[in-house]
Amino acid sequence: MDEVVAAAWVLVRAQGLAGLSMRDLGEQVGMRAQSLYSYFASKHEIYDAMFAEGNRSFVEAMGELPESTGPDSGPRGAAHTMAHRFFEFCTSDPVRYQLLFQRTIPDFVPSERSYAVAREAYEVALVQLGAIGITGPGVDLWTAVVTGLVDQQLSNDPGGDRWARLVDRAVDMLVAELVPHLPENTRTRSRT
Amino acid sequence: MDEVVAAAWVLVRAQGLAGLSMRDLGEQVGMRAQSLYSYFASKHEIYDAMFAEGNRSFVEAMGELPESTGPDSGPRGAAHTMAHRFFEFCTSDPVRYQLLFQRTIPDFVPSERSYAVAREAYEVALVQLGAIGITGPGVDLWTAVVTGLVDQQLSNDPGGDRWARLVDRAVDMLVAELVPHLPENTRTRSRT
DNA sequence: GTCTATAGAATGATAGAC
DNA sequence: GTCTATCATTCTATAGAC
Repeated sequence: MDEVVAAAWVLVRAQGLAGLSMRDLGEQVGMRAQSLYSYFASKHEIYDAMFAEGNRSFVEAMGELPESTGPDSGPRGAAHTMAHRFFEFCTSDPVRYQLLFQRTIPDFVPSERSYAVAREAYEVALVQLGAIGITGPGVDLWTAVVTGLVDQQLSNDPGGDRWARLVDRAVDMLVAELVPHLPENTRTRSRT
Repeated sequence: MDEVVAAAWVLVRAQGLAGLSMRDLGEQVGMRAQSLYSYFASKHEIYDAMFAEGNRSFVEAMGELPESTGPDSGPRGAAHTMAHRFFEFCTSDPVRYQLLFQRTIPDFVPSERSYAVAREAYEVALVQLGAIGITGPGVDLWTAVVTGLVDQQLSNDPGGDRWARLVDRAVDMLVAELVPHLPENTRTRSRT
């Protein structure tokens, strides 16, 4: 069960999300494709299990917001931490990113059970952004910028760091735009 | 020939980019699937023709940079014009956006001939951004933010305007960050 | 639970008549 | 250039023996 899902991740990372076939998956776990139907009623149920697992990993990766860490405490430091965690989570596993955040598998709709996990993941991000002082449309601007960086990195420089290097600059720009009443001392240090 | 490509766009908008089949395409133009091979040696050649055509449309859509238009002349006005043209170009035809800017068709690699058109399109954008004063890594930050807005709009609010409404704000933010020595009078008017 | 056998439906592409 | 015929492949999924 878990072994099948784990094997599915392996295959999907090698052959692409849409390239997953029951034959290959069976072979990967040492059985016939047909035997997999003892565990999953359909291929979509396997995607669904991966979708839920990916979202659980997301919650884990985003962790707790650091209350105060060194010279970069306060909203700005937390914003950098969030952005880097998200960027790393996405670029470290492009196929997972594709499954969680892009609509790319035809006719795949998450089950209610899995979708609840996705909502919980979104909720975690919302709360963390709220703690920084980012709310409302600011959240949408934040997600657009951060996922935009991820997308460009994955599409146009896979394995490189052409857009990774811009994350800090983008976050500073976002914080300046979105976080109200920023005390002076949180803007002293500038990352490069 | 052109009629086949036009029919392919129709099908692809209805069934998704990957859902294009030679049988359906033949039917759409009133022939058998096999007859299409008189015009195109393979299905990939059809995608390739679409890819080239899409990039030509891109160049056309981006047009000439307005030298000076009304109260919003100067770099900032030009930046808004560029961003809105791009956003409109992408969201008005999501499948075309997918074909041009995302890697989504397995094993499809543009021919050298088509890729040259894509390079030309990128060159047009580069020159326009350069005229605004955006160069180097600033270009990458620009593309990340603008495509990020497009992606979020298409994925999470198709047909709506939740991210479209943020384009002006994002552009102002980018201009402030990326365009050097901005004269005061170009920042007077703020769009909403 | 796993197997064999097989249904059933797509698909891209080729050969050759007309 | 368009057709018929057909190949060859791939895939998900079901039935039923063991």
